[in-house]
Amino acid sequence: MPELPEVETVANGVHQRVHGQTITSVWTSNKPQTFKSRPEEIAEVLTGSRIDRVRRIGKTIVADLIRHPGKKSQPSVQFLVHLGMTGRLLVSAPETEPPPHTHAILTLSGGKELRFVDARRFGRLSVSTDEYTGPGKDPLTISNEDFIALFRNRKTPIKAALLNQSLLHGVGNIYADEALFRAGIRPRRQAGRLTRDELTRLRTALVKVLKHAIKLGGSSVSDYVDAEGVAGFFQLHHRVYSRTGEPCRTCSTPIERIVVGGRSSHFCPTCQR
DNA sequence: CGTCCCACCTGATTGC
DNA sequence: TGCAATCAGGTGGGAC
Repeated sequence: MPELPEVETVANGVHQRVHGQTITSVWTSNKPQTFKSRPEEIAEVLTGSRIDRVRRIGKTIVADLIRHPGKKSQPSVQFLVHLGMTGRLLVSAPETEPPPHTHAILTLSGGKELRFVDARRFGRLSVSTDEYTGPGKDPLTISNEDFIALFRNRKTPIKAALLNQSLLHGVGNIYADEALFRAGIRPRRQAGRLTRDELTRLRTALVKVLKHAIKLGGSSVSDYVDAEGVAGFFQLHHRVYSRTGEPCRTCSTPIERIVVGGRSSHFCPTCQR
């Protein structure tokens, strides 16, 4: 599912429903690649911990845990959830049958369950004692100067640079295409050759499109849903993503699809230079 | 180190 | 209808 707006929607939804609750038991599936930390360690750390806060860092959902509620001087522990392509984090009633591909179930003191479901198993669960900061800069808070500096001397196409999580974390294929359209920049342009003006336009467009998408609960392309299983609506505002051959909403030129950095990229050959 | 490309998975859709 | 090929919101590792 998940780029920055979808992950933010899920993290906020989960936070609202579970913060302050204690995890009373943990079940994990037998699919080892889902667990970046050993499943036994995850169960050990989570069981008995209280969920203090759930938030987004990059594309990762981070839950701050209070390990032994009541005791003093807590070592800080975090539960990290990366949704991969098809991961879902759902708050469900225990009597609801867990869907296929459920890989973890956390039973909560409030009576609900927090479930991780992931058909393709590109998602990852882990626990960490070092404060997670993510690989790159957050596109919503980076300054314009720092944004421009990220791309200096890069030979790679701007589309690939936007997807590079060690530069900016949170941008994925949909919002990279949508931001490039709104900035009027073709996906194959060499990142290091974009002008300050173009990069300024790009950052403005990116922030705008991400914030708008967050407001609408993200984009539901095939099966993305938030913590309660509700779809997002930003897909109705896509100007280029997945619109190959359809008329540009600005100039009616058919939208083209090319492959850049191994990912499909959609653009308007008239509006984007 | 920067860049490119593939492997990792299942499921939906497309095409023959 | 059936079956094979293709594609999908992401990343991590190896090759160069």
